[in-house]
Amino acid sequence: MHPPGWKSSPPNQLPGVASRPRIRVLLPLPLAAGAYDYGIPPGLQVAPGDFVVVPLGGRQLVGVAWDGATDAALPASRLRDVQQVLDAPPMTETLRRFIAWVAAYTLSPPGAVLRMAMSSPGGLEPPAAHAGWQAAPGPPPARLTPGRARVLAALAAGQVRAGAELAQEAGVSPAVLRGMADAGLLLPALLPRGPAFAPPDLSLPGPALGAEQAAAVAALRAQVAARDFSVTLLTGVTGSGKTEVYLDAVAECLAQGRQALVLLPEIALSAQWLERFRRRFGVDPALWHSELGAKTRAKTWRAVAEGEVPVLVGARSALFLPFPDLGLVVVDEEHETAFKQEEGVVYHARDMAVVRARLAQASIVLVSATPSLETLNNVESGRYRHLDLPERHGAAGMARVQALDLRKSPPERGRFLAPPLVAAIGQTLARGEQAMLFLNRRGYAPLTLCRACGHRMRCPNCTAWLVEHRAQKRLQCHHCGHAEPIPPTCPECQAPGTLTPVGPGVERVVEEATLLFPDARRIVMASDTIPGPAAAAAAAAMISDRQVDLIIGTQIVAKGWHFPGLTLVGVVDADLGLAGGDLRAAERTLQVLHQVAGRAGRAEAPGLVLLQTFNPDHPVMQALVSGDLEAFMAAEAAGRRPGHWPPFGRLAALVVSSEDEREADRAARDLGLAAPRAEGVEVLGPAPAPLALLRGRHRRRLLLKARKEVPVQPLIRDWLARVTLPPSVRVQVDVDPVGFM
DNA sequence: GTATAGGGCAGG
DNA sequence: CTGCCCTATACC
Repeated sequence: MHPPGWKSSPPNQLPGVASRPRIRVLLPLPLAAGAYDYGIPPGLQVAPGDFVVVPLGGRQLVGVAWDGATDAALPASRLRDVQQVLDAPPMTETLRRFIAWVAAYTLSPPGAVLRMAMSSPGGLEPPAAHAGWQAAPGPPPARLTPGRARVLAALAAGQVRAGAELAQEAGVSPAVLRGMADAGLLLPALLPRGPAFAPPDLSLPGPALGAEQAAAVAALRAQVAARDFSVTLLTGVTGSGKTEVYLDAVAECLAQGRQALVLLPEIALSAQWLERFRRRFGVDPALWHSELGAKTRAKTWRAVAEGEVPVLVGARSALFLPFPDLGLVVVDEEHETAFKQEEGVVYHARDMAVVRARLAQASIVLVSATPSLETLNNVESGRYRHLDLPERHGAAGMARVQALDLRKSPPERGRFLAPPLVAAIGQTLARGEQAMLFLNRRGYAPLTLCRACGHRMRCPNCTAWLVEHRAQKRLQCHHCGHAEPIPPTCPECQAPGTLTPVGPGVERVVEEATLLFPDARRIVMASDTIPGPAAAAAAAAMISDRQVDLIIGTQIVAKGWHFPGLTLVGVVDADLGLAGGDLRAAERTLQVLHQVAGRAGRAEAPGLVLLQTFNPDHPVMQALVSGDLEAFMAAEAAGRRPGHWPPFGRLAALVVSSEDEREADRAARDLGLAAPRAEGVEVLGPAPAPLALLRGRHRRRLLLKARKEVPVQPLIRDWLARVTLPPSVRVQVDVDPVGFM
């Protein structure tokens, strides 16, 4: 309640008094406007990079004092004050510039990118110091009980030790310590914090390397020692020693006193990678992935910010950690699509890693046996260096790959393993060796249909068939999580018992293998049977220890596992990834199949890979059989170059979605009508997005295709600004889309 | 992201 | 007319 005639008078700007200094603060929220201005109260020092507490509406938030000029047009009456500067290492200018760069490139609000860099709220709290005990200064009293004497003897002058440990060593109960404190013999003190992560041992000898490996190591070490930005592609087949070579570059980075970051596509499943790291450096690296608990997360984030983490291995989100002086970034399996984040801020971690390295004046190494066409093109144009490792002497060569023509030797009716593959598995098992079956499809059957009326069981929320999961007796959607029990009658024609599974999923292959090889010990590796790192490590150990004869799995068996006893890999459906109009379908299929093939025959025994296919003449199969991947990639490049498809041009996808189908259509059409018209720019669509219905939202897609030299971000920004869409319509922008989402 | 204001609709 | 819920909007 205000008296009549009350007029707002801004407290911060009394007449004749200079207005309070201001600073921009970026908040970890998707605010389109970017940073907000705040006043700096007298006596508070705030500089860009500081983590600050500010009011926003009715709550308090932690943000980062940002760079750039404040908005002079914002009246002082709307300005509120920075409340506090947190006791945490300020965000470096490099990271601030990186966040701004990623936001601009992906057309995301900068605050949304900042949120990824502040993904551990606990990291901003100073780590809790643990209480310990210290001997009181001065000479100890002449008369002491033996227990008390042992306690004092265990404490060097000025030394602080934890109570539990001290009591145990002195052989007294913790109560004795309490009593000594009361008697003034012990003083409470804070324990010194040791380094959060043990420093890697750089004195351990590197692995024995062949001449080429040694040359690659020398080249990489020189790059890292130059302390400047450089990009190197490191290639080589499975077993050529890529990991050993880049770990040596990590050693050089650490010797330089800078930090190293290794990005892996699926860190949670890389138990064997960690084992190799341990062998090289004698310690575990710091880890960063989505399954970390809040406590470890906070501890790791803080330690990174304080420069106490020399090496960190992580998934793509590790790219936004606050390394004070990053000297080397390694992106292992750089071709992997898992590096692409498809939700929220849509970014490709491999590409952004190059940017971060550039801003940090660091070296970056992209590693792959089957590099992406993007990266190969950058090598070709001279932007990236290239080191190729030949096969090592003594290592078994790449497995022999054969296409198995399913038209000539089809499986029995209702079966999915062709007779030649069944025979090969039998022979392999008879020799006491291990075999692997790969099918990149979870569940029992990808489609359930009614034999009476032809009705197909589909997801109510997505354009997708429901996948039968026999163990749970349910039909599941792999896109939205919808699940329902398998109905006893057809929901369409009510006929009882007519619903039939069609096609194989990994569970169905297991069923068939069980029938064919009842005595073989089997393990199933799929995301539903291997829920986390511990399960993955256990499975890998069982396979290595030969407790398993037959490995049946999805995508995750393709990861860089090393199973010495594995000599046969059967690819149940090599054509699987080729369907659909995806630009990169062939390239991706080649990469996945090559990687699976790399699991076979790494020890003394030669390996065999059988690809079940209806298209043995397809260039992907031909490339795998001949082993000439370079020719395939050259042909792929030749196919994309004339049409200016990536990497010879730019692509951006705009996905319009709404719960209302007509609204989605209207919005997509309106966007299409407002499409930019410029030299070297073309807009394709709107068309139904590949998943036209996803989680209950109808989706339409427009593709902007531009010549390489056209900056697409301003075009898209202006484009979106020209169109007003109802708030229930969402537009997701994906610059450089890779998948078909 | 979350708090809040305002509009629309069901219930009294 | 009131209460409640939902959505659009501001947040510096």
